[in-house]
Amino acid sequence: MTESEASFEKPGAGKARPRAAARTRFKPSRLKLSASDAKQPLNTASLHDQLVMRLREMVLDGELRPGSPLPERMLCETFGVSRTPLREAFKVLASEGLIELRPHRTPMVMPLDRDDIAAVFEVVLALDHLAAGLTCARATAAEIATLDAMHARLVAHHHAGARAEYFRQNQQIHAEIARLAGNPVLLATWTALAAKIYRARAQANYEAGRWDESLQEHEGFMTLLRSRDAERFAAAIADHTRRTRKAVLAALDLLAKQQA
Amino acid sequence: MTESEASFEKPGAGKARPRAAARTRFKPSRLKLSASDAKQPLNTASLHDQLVMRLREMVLDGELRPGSPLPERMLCETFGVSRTPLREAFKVLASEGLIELRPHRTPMVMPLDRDDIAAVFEVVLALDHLAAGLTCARATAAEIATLDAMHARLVAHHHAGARAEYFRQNQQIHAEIARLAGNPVLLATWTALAAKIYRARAQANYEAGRWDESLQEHEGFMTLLRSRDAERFAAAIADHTRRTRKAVLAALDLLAKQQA
DNA sequence: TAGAAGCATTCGGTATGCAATATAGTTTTT
DNA sequence: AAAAACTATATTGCATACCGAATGCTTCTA
Repeated sequence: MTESEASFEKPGAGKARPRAAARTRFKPSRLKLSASDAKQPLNTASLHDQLVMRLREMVLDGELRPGSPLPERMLCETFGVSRTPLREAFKVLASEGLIELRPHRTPMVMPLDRDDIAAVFEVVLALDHLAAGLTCARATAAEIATLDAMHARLVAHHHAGARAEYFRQNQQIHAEIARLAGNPVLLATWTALAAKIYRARAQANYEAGRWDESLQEHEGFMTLLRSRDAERFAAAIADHTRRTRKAVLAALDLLAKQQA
Repeated sequence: MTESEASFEKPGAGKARPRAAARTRFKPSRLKLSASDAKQPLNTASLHDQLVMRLREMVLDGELRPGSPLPERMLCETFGVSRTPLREAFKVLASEGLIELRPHRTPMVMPLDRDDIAAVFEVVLALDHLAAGLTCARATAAEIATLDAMHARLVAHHHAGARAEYFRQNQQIHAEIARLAGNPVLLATWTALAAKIYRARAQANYEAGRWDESLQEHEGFMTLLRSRDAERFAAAIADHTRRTRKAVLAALDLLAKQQA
């Protein structure tokens, strides 16, 4: 099966006698569980929750491209679900700013807007700075060791020229720094905003020099974290984010020119 | 009518022939439009959108108290709507952290958690600091004059001993400072978090001395803003928020003791 | 030929019925 | 008397049908 044709496990599937299938305009295309899935415990998340997670992932990694339409009935057929859980999922994703709902119009994936990304960066800068200071103060030695291990993997990806894995690992390191700040509200806020940046980066490639610089910056701020220099660590993280912002906005500008 | 028995204008109400009322377990209690409402243009927001705004407001101002249950059918009867728009509204409010949904259980208003409020303050501090710096740099003279006028109203409320109005005006001044930063992402993020603080303050009264201090602090930072001293203005705003945090958390602690 | 009016189609918004789940109360067993 | 098993009830999750809004196409009129 293709990625987008995910199988959604109905709560209680396989237990009671299923409802008689009604005649519909769209042929349901629910997929069978694979052998490995069948052995796992039933998925207890509601359909609506599963759809939120799946659609969010598809928007973030660019599988659903900015501006593309999301017709309800078509997606119902794709996912093998009814409109109710899909519509509920749409409402949540719209609240998160990932899709755009218009009255009596086909929903669509929220377009990428350069000014919006710039505004997001402005806020993420402040949150990165705050997180860095808190992480320096609160992370245990073991947690810093975990970050070191993640950094080592980043270096390995760089040496291997594995750009996609490097990009992902990079993101995970920053997420871990935010997590180690020990503030769930900060983490949730940061994560939501970082997701928008992640989307922008998925659309726009920036030049090769940047990822060399990026690795050096990571080396630098990891040293500062190990020595618990909170002020300089926070400043280094903020500077790193500024440089990333410059690269991402430049790449978006280039992309806009290419599409004009 | 009471506040909670809001009338929801059905899209297209008054146009086509209405659907025959189905027999239901709950007697619908839709309210008639008042004479003044009838003269206004039809409300085109969907039922679901109206419900989101109404329920959010009821949670934030304490009309729906933390921890209280939100049975679907009862609220459907209260608002005169069906379950579909209400459930969609619930999903959005859960996403905003204002209500808590549990599988196959009655939803409830998200309880107030002291640690959560403390975490929110930690983030709002950073956002206030960022907003203050940007507002100092970006606000026009006219916009600062508007803030001055709002400050004058704050002083008037204080002199009149009108505590509720003072509290509301205080909140509006801080919201305006966030708005004048000129970053919609910052404003949206700040607003969502400030709403949680607003909820906490609605539950907990803090001592009389604090609002005297608060007014003095407002006097101080307005002076710094007028003179465009960004660094000191930002520091003063952050300090003001720290003191507010101290008072709110102390009041929540006292409330917890009283309820134990 | 251009603009207006009417009609058909598509698709989103909402209402409602049925199945599933969790819990409380009752009965049976130890 | 206490624990386990069973049953009933209340309520949510989801599927489906119906209605209304918006748009595109066709026809009519000036």
